[in-house]
Amino acid sequence: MSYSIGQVAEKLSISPYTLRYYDKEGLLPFVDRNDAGRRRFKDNDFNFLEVIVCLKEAGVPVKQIGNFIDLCMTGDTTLQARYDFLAKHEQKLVAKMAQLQHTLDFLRWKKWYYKTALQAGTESIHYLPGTNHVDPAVHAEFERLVADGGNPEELGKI
Amino acid sequence: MSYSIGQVAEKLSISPYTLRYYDKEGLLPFVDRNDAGRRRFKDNDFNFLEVIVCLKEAGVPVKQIGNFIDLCMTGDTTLQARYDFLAKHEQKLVAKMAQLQHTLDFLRWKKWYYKTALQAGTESIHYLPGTNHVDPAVHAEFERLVADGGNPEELGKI
DNA sequence: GGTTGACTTAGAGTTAACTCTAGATTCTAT
DNA sequence: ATAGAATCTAGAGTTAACTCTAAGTCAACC
Repeated sequence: MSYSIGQVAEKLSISPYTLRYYDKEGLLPFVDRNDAGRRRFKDNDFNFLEVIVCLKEAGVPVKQIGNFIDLCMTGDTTLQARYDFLAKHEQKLVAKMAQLQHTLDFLRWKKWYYKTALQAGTESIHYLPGTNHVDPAVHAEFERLVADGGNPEELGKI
Repeated sequence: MSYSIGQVAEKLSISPYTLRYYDKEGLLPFVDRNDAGRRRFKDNDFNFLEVIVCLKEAGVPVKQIGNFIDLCMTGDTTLQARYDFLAKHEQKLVAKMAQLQHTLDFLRWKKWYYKTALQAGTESIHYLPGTNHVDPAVHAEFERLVADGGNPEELGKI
C-alpha cells in the first residue's frame, strides 16, 4: 500500500506545501518516488511521520528534527544518540508543562480578580483607597481562599 | 518608586529592545515618561507587565495582548470582555496542556522503544521478520506493560 | 484526444516576533 | 566638567516556518 503526498497531508492534517518543505529540509529521506518522480509514502513511513509530528508538537525546531532523522537513517550505531535526543526533549517538555501550569494558575487568579470586580460592578474595589493601583492584599486574599481548599478553577467561574 | 527600561528588562529577563517593541505595538500605554522623554515604570505597572508575560507564555499573539490592554485602559465597561478574554485563553491553555501530555506519552513510548533496542544491540528486534518495517505488535507490547501498572516514565529509563 | 486535477521544482513572498543600527540626547559618577 | 553608560526614535535586518507562484509533467476520465 502506498500514498500520495495529498493523501498523507490529509491524514496528518498538514498541507502538501509543508510536507514538501519538510522534505527540502531533510526530514523525509525515507520517502520513495515512482517513475515519474512523484513521492510514494509507505505504511512504514508513518512511523517516521508520527515522530516528526510529535517532535514538532514538543517544540523541537525543524533542523533538530532533521538531525534526529539523520541518526535514524544511519543505523544501529546511533541508538544511544537517538535515546539521548528523546530523553533530552522529554525533560524539556516536562519543564515546559510545569511552566504552563504556573501560567494557568496565574490566568485563574486574574479570572477571579475580574469575576469579583464584575460582581462589584467596578475594578476599583481592588484598588488602594484614593488610587488606581491594585492593593497587593487582593492577591493575598485569593491565595488564602486557595489555601483554605478552594479550587482555583472553580473560584474564577461565573 | 520608579524604574528605567533597563531595570525592568533585568527584572523580567527580557531585553530592552523587546520592551520597546511591545510599547510600539501598544502593549505599554500605561508607562509614564520623564521630562527627557524616558520611560519611567511605576510599581503598579508590574501588574500589567505580569499579565503581558503570562499571556505571552500562554501563547497569545502580541496583537491580541494589545487588545486586552486596550480593554484594561478603557475602564469598567470592559470588565466582562476582559473576563471572557481570560476565560477563552484559559480554555485554550488547558487544551494545549492536554495535547502536550499526549506528546509526552508518545515521547516516552519511543524512549522505551530505543531502550529495548539498545539492550538488544540492534533496532531490528522491533522489525517484522525479513523487513526494515516496525512490527505494530511492539507498540501493543508497550501498551500492555503500561496497562499492567507500568509507569511510562520509568519504563523508558536506562 | 482533450480537459481537469494532482503532482513536480525552484524560488519568491509572508508573518510574527524580535533584534539591531545609527545618530542624537541625557544621566551618572568622578 | 567631562567621560562613559543608558536611553531615545525610526527604520532596517534577521530568523523560523511556512505558504504560495510559475511553469511544467503526469494520470484519469469522457
